[in-house]
Amino acid sequence: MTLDTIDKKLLDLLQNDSKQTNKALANKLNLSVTAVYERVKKLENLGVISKYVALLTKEKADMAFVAFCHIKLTQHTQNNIVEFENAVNNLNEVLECFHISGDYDYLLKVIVKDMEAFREFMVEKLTTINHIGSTHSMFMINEVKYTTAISM
Amino acid sequence: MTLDTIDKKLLDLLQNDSKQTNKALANKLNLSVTAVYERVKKLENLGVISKYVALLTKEKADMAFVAFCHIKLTQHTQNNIVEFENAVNNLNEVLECFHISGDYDYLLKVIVKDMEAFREFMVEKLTTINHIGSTHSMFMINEVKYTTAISM
DNA sequence: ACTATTATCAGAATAAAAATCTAATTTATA
DNA sequence: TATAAATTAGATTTTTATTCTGATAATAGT
Repeated sequence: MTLDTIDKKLLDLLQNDSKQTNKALANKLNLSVTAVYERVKKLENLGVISKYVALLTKEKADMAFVAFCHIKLTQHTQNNIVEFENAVNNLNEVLECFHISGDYDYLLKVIVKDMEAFREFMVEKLTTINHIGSTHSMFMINEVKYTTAISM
Repeated sequence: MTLDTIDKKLLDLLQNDSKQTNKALANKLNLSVTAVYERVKKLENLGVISKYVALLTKEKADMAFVAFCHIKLTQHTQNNIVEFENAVNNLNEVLECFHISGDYDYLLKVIVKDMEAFREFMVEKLTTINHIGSTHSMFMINEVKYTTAISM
């Protein structure tokens, strides 16, 4: 599996607007509609494209409070890790969770309505998860950049 | 502008799969195709839905090295902030950048091919930006959760 | 170098979905 | 309660996706 220049351009276009027609894509790539269609299908079947989604405007959805939570576990046993990660996966407020290097074990991105909702999330959801040693939260003051598009 | 329960369910569906047809959505929501169509158009026009995009599988795109960079500015003048934020916006490797509370000023999410590409990014791009005081990088060991779907 | 095999592509035809229109029904409002 | 506004359903039209056929280009093997 190797992506050529056209594939990369196509992925770039689709990562920024997946609703444009194959005809529009064909024009931008100097290809026929069928050629575009088949390349897209190929990229979908290979799993390079994982899904198509609608992105929302946080403020318009009244969910504009963003926090980043660093989390340290008490002990790094296999069991603790699995239990913690499962629990996090079930929290709708957590959009991203990464196991990372450094002083803390995990970094979470949390989105809620406001500070009160965040307090509730912390007290009633996050800190009720087992094996959490300590947490450290940072609040978003401003979103400077947000994109889902990976450029190759 | 106020979103009812049906709008929220619709947004939830579209945030997870924007390629499903209005007929499929209509079935899930117990509505007619036209009703779905008009609600979607309303949500687009209101700006609740900002865009439709394709999401990629990092590994399949050979861009699976993820780093989080904390950055402190030398001074927080209006000018420094604007210049820094503009520079960051032009870096393709930076997918997310947030001005945050806490010890550091900014948190960046960076995606590149591998550690060597990250070194190159740091030396040739990030640290050439003016007004940066100090940086602190953490590397992703494992992606536990990643979604773009905000649940209301 | 030549042939067989595979990839990719273009254009036409068909199927499916989106978009529009009309009218009915529901909901909110005076 | 009457009126206006918003939401909905079903039919129709338009656009797009998908399939099909065949041609062309790239690749591998002898």
